[in-house]
Order: sequence, then structure tokens, then C-alpha cells
Amino acid sequence: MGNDPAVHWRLPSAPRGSSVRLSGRFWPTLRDAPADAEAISHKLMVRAGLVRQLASGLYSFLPFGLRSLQRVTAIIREEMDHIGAQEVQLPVMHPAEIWEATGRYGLDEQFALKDRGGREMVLGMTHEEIITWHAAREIRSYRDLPQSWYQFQTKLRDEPRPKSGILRVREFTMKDSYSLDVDEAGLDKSYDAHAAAYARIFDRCGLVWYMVESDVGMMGGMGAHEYMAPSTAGEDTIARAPSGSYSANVELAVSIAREPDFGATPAAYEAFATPGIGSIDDLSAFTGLAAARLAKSVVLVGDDGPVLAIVRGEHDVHEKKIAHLIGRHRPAQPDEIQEWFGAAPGSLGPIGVSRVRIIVDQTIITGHYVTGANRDGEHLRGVVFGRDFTGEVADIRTVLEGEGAPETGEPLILEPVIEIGNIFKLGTKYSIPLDAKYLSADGHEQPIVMGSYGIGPARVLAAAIEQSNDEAGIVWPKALAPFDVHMVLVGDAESPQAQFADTLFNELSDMGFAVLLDDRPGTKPGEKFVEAELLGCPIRVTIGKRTLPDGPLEVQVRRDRQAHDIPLEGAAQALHALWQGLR
RNA sequence: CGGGACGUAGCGCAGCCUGGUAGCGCAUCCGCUUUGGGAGCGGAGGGUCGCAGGUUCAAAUCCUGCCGUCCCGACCA
Repeated sequence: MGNDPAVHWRLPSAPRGSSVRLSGRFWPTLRDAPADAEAISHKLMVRAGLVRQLASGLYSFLPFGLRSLQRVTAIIREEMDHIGAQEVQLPVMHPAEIWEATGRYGLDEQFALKDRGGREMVLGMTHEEIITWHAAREIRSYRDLPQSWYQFQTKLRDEPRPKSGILRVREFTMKDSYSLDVDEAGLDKSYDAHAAAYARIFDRCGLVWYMVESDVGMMGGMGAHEYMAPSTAGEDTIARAPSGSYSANVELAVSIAREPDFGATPAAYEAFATPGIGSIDDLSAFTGLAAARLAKSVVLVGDDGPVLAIVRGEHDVHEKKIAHLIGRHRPAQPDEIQEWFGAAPGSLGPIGVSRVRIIVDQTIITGHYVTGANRDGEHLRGVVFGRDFTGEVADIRTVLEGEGAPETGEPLILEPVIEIGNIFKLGTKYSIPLDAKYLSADGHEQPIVMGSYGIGPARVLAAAIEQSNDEAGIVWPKALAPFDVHMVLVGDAESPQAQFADTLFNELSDMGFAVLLDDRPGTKPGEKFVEAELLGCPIRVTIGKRTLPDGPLEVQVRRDRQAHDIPLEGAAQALHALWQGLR
């Protein structure tokens, strides 16, 4: 500290990294995006010289892209350390036996290979097994708990369809952490600590994000949340209430359905002819009834045989929700449907069906419906659940935009999102099969209660770009930009402008700014400006003829592209003040 | 896994249908001019037309197979 005048100005946020003079550096930009790039973040990351593709789902980070990635990881590391987590590094390649122990060996997404001795190995998709394996050997007593261990490590997944640049890839770095606790109360504390850290991380990264309830998967689990950054490039959809009172992945979202006016319930159902009617839309038009008053019958084939799923016509059966009930399944083929129901898809219904498991969405238990008669060209009206047919009742439908939030009834918003992180209460799912136990205070062996927590740093970058860009390029949140200040030198190396730029470069760097000085000789000013806006650092400073001898210094804020004139005297401090006001 | 498209110079594309010397823009290199919003003029280099086989006197072009990449859907610990 001492008397160094720069210390007073040292920036308080994430490590700033070093400043760079651009001349001679590797920064390949492109005027055009690759033809196969679709997502905005994909196009901009390639054009701005941040990444390059090696093969499908495999990306290399170039120097400037790596700087941004390192800023994300620095923020994550700070916040993980802040909650007392300890950083480790686990191998990428694992013996297959460990994965066999938890029944996760041989998954389609798993890269597998043999070593020279013929030993089966896998490349890690994640590291629950490995953490648990170590915990089983090192944790003996409740006195050794709780623990939280984290790492930044490469994950490999043989994705069926890599897409959208770095959003869905086959190899990526993940921050994954794992909590080890004596009981569920301990897990809750670890879980909450991670949730708090995640909130700080995503706020600091400048993202718009939601924490939503997420599917715990078919293995049970004890609760899970996902962190979602809204973006049209996202592959997931969430349902949320505008007030924030409710938000969930549509995979498990529930809602209050709109109730149609059913009118009086008939004393009995009756058949009527529906020649050529095969879809809900047709049937709705034919009968003049809203789709919500029609029952949609969907036939699925699970491991235990055929299943008839029934939802209102306006709804769809949700793949994940039904999977919780019947496990792996596929849509039935038309010939199978003919065999089981004696009718084609389009005239199916629950009445008169035997030997087929019937699962009915909750919405169906009220009202009376038009259903298929299981005879081609014929439907039934006035069909009432409980009176005319039965089945298991469950929530198996998708949520529709505008339906009511479960607590408040507010109209739900459906929004596409990028999953940037998740937190998961594992419980003893891994500790029991891998025999990770501790001895409790009263002398009993107990399984360790675990949680796992992931963040994809590269997805954080892509989400930030998706959320913040304009026609000129990236508009980085200031925490993630590869540089804080992008200086454009207009003038050759011997000019007074160059000398002034050098002085300011050093002064800003000493203050803790990461500065990029575009001192490339022979590059036209216009090209420098265009490339600066493509790269998207928060502040651009132009040093040219107009700057000297009396100023002012020309400064552009990237986000609003507003020009600011700053007196030369005290320019560095003024820039610092400007920078602090940015987000 | 189902459906669709594409693969020609570093990037973006034309040429293919109707077979006959491989082109354009940008980028790169050299020279001159230029120097505050992707410069101008002149010159130059760079391509086994994804791979293999077939048809043909002759294949970027037609046929077959394979590989790669992207998009839609399915799938996604």
C-alpha cells in the first residue's frame, strides 16, 4: 500500500488481468460469420476472434476469448472459496468399474475406451462417482464433515446433436462442486450456501437470470434447481409468474388450467358420427367445442406395455412428466394402436379399453368430454371421469402460456432459457452404492449425504452475449469483457499521439484496468473502430490528432455508444469514475 | 435415431440443372497513393472442387457409396 498513488484507485472487483498492446498479437476477426453459425453468440464469438471450431461440438478458445473465460472462472472461484469450498482437480479419465457401481456405465453419451492393457476406461461426463470414491476412502467420522469440494474440469459427453456454437458441445469445462454432509439438515445448509454463491456469481457476471425448480430426474433425488438465463437461443423453457412468486422448468411446471364452460353434465354419454375427423383441431371445428372440452388420447409404449395417456385437447402430454410414471417409452405405431384399440389414432378414448394402463391428467377429473369411441369415424360426448371410466390421475400435461401460477393464479409467462448452472440434492444416491460412509457420534455407520452443483463458464459467456449485443457486435457486461478499456491509437508509432497513448496505457494499467491498446501500424482507423465495437469492451478511448495538445479525450461507452469528452487533465481518474458507473 | 440442407482458395459465395481451360468479393503478399468509421490504383500468390469408386474421349458438373458440417425433431447424467 504505502504512498503509491495508484493504490487509491485500484479497482475492487475481479482480478483484472494484464494489459496488452495489440501490435503483433493474435486476434483473428472475421467480417462475415461462418455460414453454419445460427445463434447470435456463436456468430459473434467467432467473428470477434474469441473461439474457433475444431470439429462438431469441439471449440478452441483463442487468447481474447480465454481472457473472458478466465474472468468468469475467477468470479466463480472467489465465490466458491467464500462459502468455504475447497478447490481440487479430479482426473478426466476414469476406470469403468466406478461407473458400473452406480449403474451409469454404458450410457449413450459416455465416451469409452480401453487402455493398452485392455482395461475399460471412460471419459468423465461429470464427477459424482469420483468425488464419492475419494470420500469413501478419506471420510471416516462425522468430525470430518461437512465438506465442499469443487473443481474446474473438462467434461466429455458424446452429444447426439451439438449445436449453437459453444452452447451445446461435446467437450467443455464445468465448475462442479460436491457437498458432503452428515444428514439432510446439513445438506440443506450446503445447498443454501451454494444457492447464495450462485446468486452472487450470476449477478456479478451481469446476467439476467432465474433460479427455477427443476426435474430431479428419474432416480428420485431430493430437490433441484436450475439457473436459467433468458435467451431465444436457449434449449429449455421455463414457466414463471411475473411477480417472481413461481418459476419452474416446464418439465415439471404446474399451473391452474383455464376452465372451459362445460354446461350441464349429461346423464349418460352418447355416440355420434365424426366421419373423417382425426385431429383435435378437426374435432373442435366439427363439434364447435373448445379444444379444452375434448379429451386427447395418446398411446405410448413403455417397458411394461401400452399406456393410454389422456389430457385436454389444448394440452400436450409432457414427455418428462409421463416418464416419471412409466419410465422409458416411445410413441405407439399405428398398427399397434389398431391391434390394441381396434381403431386408428384419432378415434381413441378410454371407454371399453382393457389390458391398457390408463393415466389421466388431473384436469380431466372435472367436466365432461368428447372422446374417441375406439371405432373409426365415431366419438362419444358427455364422457365423465369416475362415472364412465377410471385411470390413474396425475399431472402429465404441459403448461400453457397464460395459465395460472399455482399459488397466486397470475398468468404464467413461458420463456426460452439457457441453462447456466444447476444445484442438486443428491442425498445418498452415490454414497450408498460407492460405500461412502462415516461413523456418527453415536457410533453408527451412516451414508454421507451429498449435493452436486454445476456451472458452465462458457455458457455464462454465451448467455451474456445473447443478452447483450447490437448490430455492431458484443456489448460485454464489464465483469466479463476481455479488456476494460480499448484504446484506439490513430497515428503512427513516432507520433505525439502514440507517446500520449503509451502514457495513458501505463497509467490506466497501474490503476488496475486491463487495457487493450490498438497500436497496429498500417491499420486504418475505421477498421480499428469497427473491430473495437465487435469485441465490445465497455469503454473505448480514441487517441488521435484531435486529442493533442489540448484535448479533450474522446471516450465512447460501448453499451449506448454515447461519446464523452474528457479533459486530458485527470483523464485516468475520470475514466475510472465513468467505468464505475457502468454495469 | 427420423427428416432436411450443405461441402468449390483463409472467410462469404457463383459455377453443377444442360459434362469441355475453376471464377467473384473480402482477406493475404508486393509497389505507389492514402490515414478519424472495414481505403484507392496497379500487380501477384493461393484450390487433389470433402473422399472413394463408376459412367464418359472428357466429370466440380451425371451415378453409387462413404466422410464431414449445419438445421428441424427425437434424445439429453
